[in-house]
Amino acid sequence: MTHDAEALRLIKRGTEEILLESELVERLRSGRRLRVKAGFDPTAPDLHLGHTVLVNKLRQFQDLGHEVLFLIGDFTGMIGDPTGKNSTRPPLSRDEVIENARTYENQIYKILDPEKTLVMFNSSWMGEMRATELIQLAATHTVARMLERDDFSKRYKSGQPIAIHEFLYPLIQGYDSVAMKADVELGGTDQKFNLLVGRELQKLNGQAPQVVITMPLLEGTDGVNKMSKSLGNYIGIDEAPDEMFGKLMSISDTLMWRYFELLSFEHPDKIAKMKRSVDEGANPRDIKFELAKEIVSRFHGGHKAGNDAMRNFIARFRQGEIPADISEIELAGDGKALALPRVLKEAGLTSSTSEALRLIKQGGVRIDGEKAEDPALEIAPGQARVFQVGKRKFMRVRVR
RNA sequence: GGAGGGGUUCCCGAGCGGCCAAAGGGAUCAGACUGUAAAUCUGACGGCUCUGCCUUCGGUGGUUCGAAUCCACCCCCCUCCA
Repeated sequence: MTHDAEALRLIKRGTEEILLESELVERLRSGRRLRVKAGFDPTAPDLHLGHTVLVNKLRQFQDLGHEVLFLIGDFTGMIGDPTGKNSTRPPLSRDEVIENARTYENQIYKILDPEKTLVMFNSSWMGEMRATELIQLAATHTVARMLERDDFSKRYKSGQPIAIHEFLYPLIQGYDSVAMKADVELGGTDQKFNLLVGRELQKLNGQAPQVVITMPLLEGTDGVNKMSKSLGNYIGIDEAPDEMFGKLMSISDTLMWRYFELLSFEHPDKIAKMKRSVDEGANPRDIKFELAKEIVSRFHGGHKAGNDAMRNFIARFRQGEIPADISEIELAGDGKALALPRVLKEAGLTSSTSEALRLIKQGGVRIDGEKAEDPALEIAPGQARVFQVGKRKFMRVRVR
């Protein structure tokens, strides 16, 4: 197998679609250092496993000697990506954007090679654009074309509002590719339309159109919606090892294979083998342990981290132990006792005292491992005690 | 600018003067069962100093003993016409 053919095989793994593959082959063959673009929203600096599907692919390009252009859409962030939801986001200040960008860098360099990464902001060219230029840009596409985009047409048909400025989003994202002279752009499958606009605009500007590579969207821990912070079904790459391990263990058996496919670096043959062993009666939980270990190890410095997390997990859930590293909080009682529901609320274990009350009634609250049945229980000042709500929420609380 | 339809608790969606903190479903949370899986069953699901009280049904004001429900004005969304 030639070097290029090998490279292509590597790049293709796990992708949803490559447009056009023949163009990609051609560019790889040119021997040039390719400019590989990927855009990110400046509002959500907490990267999660869903993002890493894409970032891992970027890393592969770097390993093949290419350059990653990490675009922070600070200008488009002011518009708010209309993809999916229609909620309008508040504009970010300059400082916030810079702060978020820094957070991004801290996180992506867990995966990307900083030497081969260029961080860019689209405000640096969009901020300069004159109204006439913007209107010319808008003139390149028709409303009918815009309505081809799935989420626009859905919203249009179902009576959801679409503001005019939302149509500008794909155009600006496409124009970014022109400004950045991208050879390749990566995005989730939901970005396909926007990515293709980039191709068209590049052609209109006399550039060779970028190769578009779409990556599948990773489902969140609920197994239904795509992973996102706002849906609360995400696993952040900065999360503590035990937390990360636990969240991975809580995904369904079906979803586990999807995670293997999109997140694991294991050889596909090995994954197929694990699948077979489950079919033959192995406990899927044990296979899930392997997944959880691999991911935790990747983000927390090696195998030891993965193994430790697994040991803690078993101790906590199979043997019902209280975890070792619980955060501690002090509540000001001014020397007086506090009612239990109040303590739970103040400690952040429940969102309201009403909820706390309910949970106590339902037997979901434990103090130092003992079920708390009395809602009127007063917590006296003094020693710290461990409060537990449900299976996973713990807090060590001391009333002063 | 005109005509019509619509805005209900996280989401969908009933309610159309008191029995409404508001049916039903979804999501979520807790409990049982388990492998922190799925499925199933049970319960909860606005807040509080919790057998009671307070705030909510796009907004404001009004009618009424009493309004999510009636009236007026306003805001927003959709459809058709211009």
